[in-house]
Amino acid sequence: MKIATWNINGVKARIDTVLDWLKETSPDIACFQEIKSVDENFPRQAFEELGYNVETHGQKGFNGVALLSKLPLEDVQRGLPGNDDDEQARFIEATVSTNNGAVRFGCLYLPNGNPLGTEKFTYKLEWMDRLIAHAEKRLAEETPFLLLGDYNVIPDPVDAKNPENWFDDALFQPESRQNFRALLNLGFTEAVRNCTQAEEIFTFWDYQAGAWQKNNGIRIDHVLLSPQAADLMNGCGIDKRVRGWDKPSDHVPVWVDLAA
DNA sequence: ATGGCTTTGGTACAAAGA
Repeated sequence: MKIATWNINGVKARIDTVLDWLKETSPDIACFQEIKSVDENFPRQAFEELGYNVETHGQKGFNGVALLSKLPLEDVQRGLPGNDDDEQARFIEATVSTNNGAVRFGCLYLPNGNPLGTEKFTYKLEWMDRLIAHAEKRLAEETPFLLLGDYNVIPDPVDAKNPENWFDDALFQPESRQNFRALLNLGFTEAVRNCTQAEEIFTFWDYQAGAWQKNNGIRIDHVLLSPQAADLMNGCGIDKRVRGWDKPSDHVPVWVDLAA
């Protein structure tokens, strides 16, 4: 079973690109971030025609996450628990029942946090605290569980072409990286670093200043697996070529293959 | 470079993104 995550940067602008990618790669599950659409306007029919069940958690203008799955999506939960005042649509979670048992997965769009010194950075760290608390509960269930999405965190210097350019950025702050490590240290396996030792593995290239042409990228989209999910992992990959397509998102898909 | 592009909302630019 192939399960992928992709920040598509607007479903309305990206629909043709996303459909091309689905037809070409045929993931069993796809987690999308930044759909930038309310639920009513999400083009669910186009995805249903490709055989996907669709669940969304959107809002007007920005943010928003969506789940596509060839298997039925069960026990869908919208929103990250822990703060009833948080109105930003950044988390959706569901379960699929496979021949090899149930797999639960969360699709997340972690706050960017820029600029530093504002409530946006505080919100990022608070959101990460809530993600850690939620993940701790899920891990206690000791079942296959994945957290996939745009984490907006550059974990280590090797995850940026030019790490020095990110010293004053929320994505590479010590607090952001520390919270990401705290999440990992609960017991998750981070897919890509466990599938390859290669350097210059990125998932985002800015639209500006020829970042793609210079391979001036960062690795901020991640797949985390519970021990029970990691035991099922057969492989992983990054669909880098998609960044070179017409009308690309600034992010590319990241996927894992599970024996489920 | 103060985001150098891109998307959205709404129909002129402002906000947001990373």
